[in-house]
Amino acid sequence: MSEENPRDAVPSLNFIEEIIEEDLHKGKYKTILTRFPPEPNGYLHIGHAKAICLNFGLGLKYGGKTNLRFDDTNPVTEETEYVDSIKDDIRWLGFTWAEELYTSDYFDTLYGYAVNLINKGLAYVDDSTSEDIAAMKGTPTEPGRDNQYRSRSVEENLRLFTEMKAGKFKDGEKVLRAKIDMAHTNMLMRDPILYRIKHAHHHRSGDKWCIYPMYDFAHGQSDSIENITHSICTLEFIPHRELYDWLIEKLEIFPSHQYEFARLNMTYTVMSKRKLLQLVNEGHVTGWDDPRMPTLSAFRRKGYTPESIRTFCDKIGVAKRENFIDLSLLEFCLREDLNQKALRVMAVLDPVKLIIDNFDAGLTEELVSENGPDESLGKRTLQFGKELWIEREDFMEEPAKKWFRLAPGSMVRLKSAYIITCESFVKNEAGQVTEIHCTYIPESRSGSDTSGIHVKGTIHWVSAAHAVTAEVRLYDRLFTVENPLGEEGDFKDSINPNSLQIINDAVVEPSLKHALAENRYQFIRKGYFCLDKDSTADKLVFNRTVTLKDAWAKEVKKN
RNA sequence: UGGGUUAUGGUGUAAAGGUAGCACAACAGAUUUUGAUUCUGUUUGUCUAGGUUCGAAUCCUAGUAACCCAACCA
Repeated sequence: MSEENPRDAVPSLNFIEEIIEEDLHKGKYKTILTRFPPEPNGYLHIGHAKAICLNFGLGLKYGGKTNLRFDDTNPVTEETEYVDSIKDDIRWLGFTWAEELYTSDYFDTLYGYAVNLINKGLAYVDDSTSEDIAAMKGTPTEPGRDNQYRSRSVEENLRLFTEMKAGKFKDGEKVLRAKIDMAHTNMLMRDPILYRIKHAHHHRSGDKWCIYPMYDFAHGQSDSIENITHSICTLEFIPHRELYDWLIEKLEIFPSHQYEFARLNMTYTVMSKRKLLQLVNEGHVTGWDDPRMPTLSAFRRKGYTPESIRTFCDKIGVAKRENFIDLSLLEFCLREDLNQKALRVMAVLDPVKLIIDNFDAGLTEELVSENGPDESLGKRTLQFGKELWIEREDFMEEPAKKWFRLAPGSMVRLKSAYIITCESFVKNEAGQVTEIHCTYIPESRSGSDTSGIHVKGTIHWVSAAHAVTAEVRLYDRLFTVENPLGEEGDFKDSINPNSLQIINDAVVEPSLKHALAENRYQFIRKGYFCLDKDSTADKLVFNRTVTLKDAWAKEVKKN
């Protein structure tokens, strides 16, 4: 190729990167500062990962920085437990914040801003009930109306606001509102509430305050205090931008700018913190880190790698259009990563006994197997004997079309061991297969096969004499439908009743006795697994991270 | 019946008036001591109707659809 295709030469930018590059190019900023601003009232989910990767990624890409700022202006829903989990999740994803900040640290400054606004005649204390405020606000199609409190004097407003701060009033008795325009087409500009009274203990400021700023009078101001250049949030905040800019202008403070992108939606799950909290509180899952949840702590426990989530966030892109991402894309990113990292081991989830009739009963043969396709993963020794456990589903009494596993008379290879021929099988009264008898071909030993025989199927196995019992937890999607919110009725009606299957007596190869929590394993032919935190020295517990792609399952489905 | 935002294959996302590309998914085949991985190939798209232009996903006009806004939540 002598000529370069300009399409390949220029990597495409998302719309926020375009804005930043233009700002930098024009010299509007020398460097950028972004922020990730979670409210500590729940655990972070995969949707937050998109925002984290965006904000931190931009900081990294353009040589700027990113702050972590807890948006803690509502003491009744916020807790330190959430602060800690959020920090853990961000670190796990692999990002480092420049500064750890709290909106609550700005309460004094914010109070001063409010006084400033009152002095300018741009804010007033309103005695109305919340019902009255709502009634006077109008609707999207009808303008709101001014009330009697709107015309209070600056002096009176100052006095009342001071008294609000001093705790002279009960919750809900008074609020401070901006004086903008009750007939504005943007509902948020109809004299938005700036401060409300809440006699509540705050997780950081304790009992110092009984008035707390609203989101609109905290977020943009915090951005400004920190000199955030690009304040990135999700689409539903678009109408807030007008107010964001108005307040910055009237307060005459550093002009941060807000840009909005579309939040992540994904099939077979829900992404709202409120709904996730509901699933936790109502016991549909065991907690925020239940591996069926879309939270980062759940993905981590389930065995997802941070790299796979970052790749995913990179692949889904950033735009302003509503999106609905296939879960399969996330799983693709995961498998791609795990395929390189996972140690291959053998585990039988649904064991049935296989007896090799022509193998010495007392003998244990040691075989060497690779730990994975990449040589750097090393090798290990396997024990092989007369009696083995194999997967029940790898034997078919009456083989289906294109079946190339075990069946009466058929040959398969035992992974890393020998080729065997199925001679007979035994059933109990219930009609269940209890024993499969085979003969092995001594010359077919893995690595030194001189038999010249080629078989189509290879199956995994565990020596019965050396097997270790383990609990294995198989997870499936939490909901049975792609969009639980799109269904009639409650989203919880679509919960998958089979989202968790616990296998108590799986048998795994003995090397797994020393399984490490930080390792990823591929149970050959069954999927990727990791050690669960419930695992103990006496009892191994594994989580299935994700299945392998299964072409045979598709084949079966077709017929 | 107000204001705002967005429309490109099944799902995402590029193309800044000049070849509609990439990824996932789906399908077909090759390889395979994991029915995995890997490799090859195929199907499917510019919301609609007009207009400008040699040429329109892109510009203009008029529609249509989806989403957001009436919390003392963020």
